[in-house]
Formats: sequence, structure tokens, C-alpha cells
Amino acid sequence: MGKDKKCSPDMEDYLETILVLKRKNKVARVRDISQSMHVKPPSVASALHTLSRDGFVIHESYGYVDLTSEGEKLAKMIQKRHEMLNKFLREILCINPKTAAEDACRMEHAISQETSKKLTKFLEFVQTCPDSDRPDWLKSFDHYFKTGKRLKCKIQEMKQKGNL
Amino acid sequence: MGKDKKCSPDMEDYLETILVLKRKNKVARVRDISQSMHVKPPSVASALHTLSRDGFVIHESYGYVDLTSEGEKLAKMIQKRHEMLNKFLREILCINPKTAAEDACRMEHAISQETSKKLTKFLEFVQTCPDSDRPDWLKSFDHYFKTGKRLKCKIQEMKQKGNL
DNA sequence: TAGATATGTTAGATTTACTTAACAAATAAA
DNA sequence: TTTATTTGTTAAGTAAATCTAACATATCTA
Repeated sequence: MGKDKKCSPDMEDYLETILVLKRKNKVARVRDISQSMHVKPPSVASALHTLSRDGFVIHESYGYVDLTSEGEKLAKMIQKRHEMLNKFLREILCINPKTAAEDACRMEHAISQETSKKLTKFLEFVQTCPDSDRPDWLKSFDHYFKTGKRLKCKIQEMKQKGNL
Repeated sequence: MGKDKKCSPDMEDYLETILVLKRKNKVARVRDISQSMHVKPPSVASALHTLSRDGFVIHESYGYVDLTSEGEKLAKMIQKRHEMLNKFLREILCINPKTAAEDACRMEHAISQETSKKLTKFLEFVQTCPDSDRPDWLKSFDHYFKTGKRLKCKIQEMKQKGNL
């Protein structure tokens, strides 16, 4: 029972950023964190103090920033949620990419594990749909959203005709 | 162009609570707000000061709390989102009610207007589904979530058999 | 109507996250 | 290898949102 440590949404954002920077640049530095998060370097310093105190990052003065295993675990979870929500918003709901990115960024701190898992599976369910890129029922929703009107689906038609 | 005023998530929660209390009790009082939000009365006083200053509530010392039209507009929007998200989580994703309520409470401050509208329509689309309480594709997802396996849907079967 | 109880307010402190300004260390360039 | 530039830190202050303690007002009840 690895009593998963927690931190504030703000600190979660720092962890996620550090993870992303490490992936992109091999290392994470204060200045890069500062720039990607649009905060000033002292804010980063302060956050790193907190995160270090709470066992999420390792940071020696003037050195690179690294994640502890706890920190990495949390960061990866947040990052996965971020990706998943982004996909859900763009690919299922067809939200415009900019808005989807912004929403995902906030939603990632708002949802429970249970909801996260369900949405992940839902996305997987849609994406592994065999009959086409976008399943018929989603196309049907697209039409409903645009026109407010329901298309009768094939099955219903056939039920009416007595073929099923 | 009524340049919709905004406020922080915390203040949004106060507005929503005031709206709900007014509906339930006809009036909203500091003590009731305090109790439903699980904060102490001085926190409410402080919040009311801010909300009053920013034109969202009207509050005379020792009197009832009321919403301005701006405040009511915002409160109603938040409340609708809350309800919608709650329904979405419970009825589409089958999240357990307690978790759904908690998630909705946080998500209502995280989503854009665009996402809110899309989700609302999506819910409406599912709920006005004519063929059953829960459309076939959602039942199919339920099965996928439980077993990890896809059921072939009727249409596919027929396509294979050459009936469509 | 006077005292007791419930409700509301103010003052002051704490926490979190941010800022600017001043300084320190590290790196790059002359 | 000195100087200049970039990067990082510390100090001090601001703004939300919360709390406790002390006080004020309102309402209920004897």
C-alpha cells in the first residue's frame, strides 16, 4: 500500500512541467520551468523548495532539477491524464485544439482516479472501433450537434421494417 | 455585449451555494453558507466582501445575502454545469454518485463554455435516444469496460453476412 | 423587557503562490 | 583569465483564502 503522496494543483503543474522538460531536453532547469509555466524564476525556486521538502523533487543549489520516484510517479499520472483529456476533448467532442488544451490543463487536477480510468477506457473503446475511424453513433452525434435533429440509425430503420 | 464578469473558482462556489440556498430556503444567510461550504463564518464574511465589491452580491450588515443580476447569471451558469457534469459522470460513465459529485464540483470551474455546450448536447443526445434507456453503443462500452472485449454490433454482423 | 442563545463581524495570524529588487554563482566570450 | 552575460537565489512584499479569538447585534424565551 504505497500511500500515494499528494500535492496541490499548482505543485502538480510543476511536476508535470519538469517531466516534460526532462523528456525534451534530458534535464530540467529553473529557467526552462520558469519560461514554460510563465512564472518568474523566484516562483520556481519557491515551488522547488516545497516540492523538495515534500519529497517530490531533488534539487541542489544551481543544479539541475530532478524528480524523485514519488515525484515521477505523480508527474506521469498527471501527464497521462492531460493527454487523455486532450484527446477526449479533441477527438470525441471535437473541441477546438486551443480550447481543448486549456481545458485539459485545468481538468487534469479536477478528476478522480475513477473518472480518469473510465474516460481512458472510453477513449480506447472509441479508438479501437473496427468499422470506421469515427463510429456511427458519434457521427450521429455530430449531426445532432449541428442540426439539433436525430438521424434514425440503421438498426431502428430495420426494426421498423420488421427486419430485426 | 454584456462583458461577462468573472471571479475565482472559490468565489464561484460561494455564488453557487447562495443560489442553491435561496432556492431551498427562499433566503441565504451567512450561517447556512458557512455550513454548506464547510468553512467558518469569518471566511464567508470575507468572501461576501469581495463578491460585494465586485458586484456579484448585495449584503447589508446582519442581513440576508442576495445575488445581483450579474451574480445570479454567473451562479446559474455554474450550477447548470455542475448538474450537467454530475449527470454525465453518473449516467454516461457510471461513476459512483459520491465520486461523481466531488468531481463535478471541481470540474465545473475547469471547463470552457465550448466544452460545456458540447457535453450538454452530448448528454441530451444520449438521453433522447429513442430505442432504449441506454443506447446500444453505451451498453457495448459497459461490456468493454468490464471485460476488455468488444462485442460485435448488429450492424457489423450483418455487414459480414452481406445483409447490408 | 431582560437575559440567554444564536448569529454575524472585525481584528489579527497563517498558508500558498506569486511578484520585484538585489545579490551570487556559473558559463561564455574577449 | 578577466569581464560580461546568463542563470539562480534570497529577501521582502502583495493578494487570496482560510483560521481563531474577541466582540457586536439579533432573536428567542422566561
